Amino acid sequence: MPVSPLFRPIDVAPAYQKVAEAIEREIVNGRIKPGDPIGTEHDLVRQFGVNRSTIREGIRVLEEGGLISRDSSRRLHACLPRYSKLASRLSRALVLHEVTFRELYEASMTLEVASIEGAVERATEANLAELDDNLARSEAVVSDPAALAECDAEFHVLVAKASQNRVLQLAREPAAQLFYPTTEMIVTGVTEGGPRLVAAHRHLIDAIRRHDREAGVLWTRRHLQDWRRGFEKIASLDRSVEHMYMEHAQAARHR
Amino acid sequence: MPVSPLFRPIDVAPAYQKVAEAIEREIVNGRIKPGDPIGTEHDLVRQFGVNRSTIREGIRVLEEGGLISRDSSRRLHACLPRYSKLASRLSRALVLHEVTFRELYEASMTLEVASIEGAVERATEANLAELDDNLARSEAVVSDPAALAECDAEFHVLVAKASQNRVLQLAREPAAQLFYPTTEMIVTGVTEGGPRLVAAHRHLIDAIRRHDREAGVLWTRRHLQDWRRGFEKIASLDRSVEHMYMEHAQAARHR
DNA sequence: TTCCGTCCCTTTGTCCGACAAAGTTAGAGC
DNA sequence: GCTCTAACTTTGTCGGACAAAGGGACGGAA
Repeated sequence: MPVSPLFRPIDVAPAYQKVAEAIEREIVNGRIKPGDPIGTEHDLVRQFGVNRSTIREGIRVLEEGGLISRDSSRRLHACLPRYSKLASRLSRALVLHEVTFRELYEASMTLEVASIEGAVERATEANLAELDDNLARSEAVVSDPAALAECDAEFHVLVAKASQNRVLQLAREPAAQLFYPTTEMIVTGVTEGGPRLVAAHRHLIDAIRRHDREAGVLWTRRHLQDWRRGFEKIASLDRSVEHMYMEHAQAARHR
Repeated sequence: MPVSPLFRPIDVAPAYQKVAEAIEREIVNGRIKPGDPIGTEHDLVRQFGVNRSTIREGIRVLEEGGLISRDSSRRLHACLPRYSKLASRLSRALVLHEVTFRELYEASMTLEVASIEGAVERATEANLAELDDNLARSEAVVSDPAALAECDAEFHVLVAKASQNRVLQLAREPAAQLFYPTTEMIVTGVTEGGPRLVAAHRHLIDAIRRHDREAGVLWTRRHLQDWRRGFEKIASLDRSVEHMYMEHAQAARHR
């Protein structure tokens, strides 16, 4: 009969997973720093003592996870996972889970308000300069819905960046990516949409510059409510996010 | 001399990426539904006309992305990306970006408050039953820091679930996963930590049941402030999230 | 000496074929 | 009808192979 636990459960996993985990460990705990080369596939074959096919499968896993990538000459090196790529994965998941625009709207209201509060408190001159630049470009394309929608998406990324809170930055991104395609549709359909959008941005920049939290929150709410009113003219908030949005997300990811 | 654009840029990508993209497209636009079988590797070899090694590399990409997985008999089928797995990726990214606990705290304050507001408004009887069950289990392990920390993490997942907002659920997860390991440390170090934590949970459930938004927000804030006070006894809020937390995240992912 | 082009080597992406282990299916035997 | 076994399938891994593209070294021209 079994006495004391003499054996521990053995870790049974395919070799390619172990390869991926081993490299991931080294990156995550900092022994391999972002930018460091990983070595060639042949190097890894020698180090791990497995076949090159096995190594390559492990590499694919890490590549998709954003932990390693290949530079211009296709050499492997560790890298910092890009927020936008990770957010794309999340957006994709939200679409597959068929979340509704109502959920999107409610979550964004929270996240964008938190972003502006952080920005009002901590935006730097560099942040403001970026926002000013974005505003100028927005004004130039106010009658081009597609370009304006892109500017709008960028604007809110910049606000989140100005909050100096990267957790917030990352948390708001997936929902924002799903908003983006609708903005274009709304601005196209609502005559006053473009100018109102740009005006809201102007007020937001102003609030950030004056460290006026009240105004920042107020205009963020208005801005989102504008989106909502515009959206409800073309569809119900309870409609699930359509699959077509994925095409936008995919196009963006490959850009 | 070139006249009108006669040719479009050709899509040059490795075959394994194209395989992955082709399957991803079918899943995302709904032609393959979650749960549907993908077919054997040999099937895919025939359909795509490439080598099995190439197919396998493509499969690894999709597997890591959470779009497909293998069932008990290792057969491939499409599936809904799991939030917790995606959140692990994000947590890992946050660690690598060396975010501080201050960022984590600030973002969580926003996200957890939003969760409780949603829960107060929309929690179902089933949600409350789950929360009650969690509370009972928490009370049973109040003096076991590791078990209590696990219960705490689950509690907040349940609150987010009760908000019926999946975007919020997903957005709060990465930060929450990084909180989790600290809870154990804090409860271990602070004598009153365990009982206070359980008491807060009790008040939160109560607030949800009575649809008392004020109380819900209040106790969520207190609960987080308790965490903060406890944390500041052992480290500075401005310390970056340590690499050691990844071990927790990884262990959780493989469970 | 510096710049440039060529040749060679390395690396990646892909292919082919093979085999053991584990799971599945079909059929024999009761 | 049920069980047990023997094929058959499928996955994970291996070894080797080759074309294309990039990098580096080498030598020649300005």
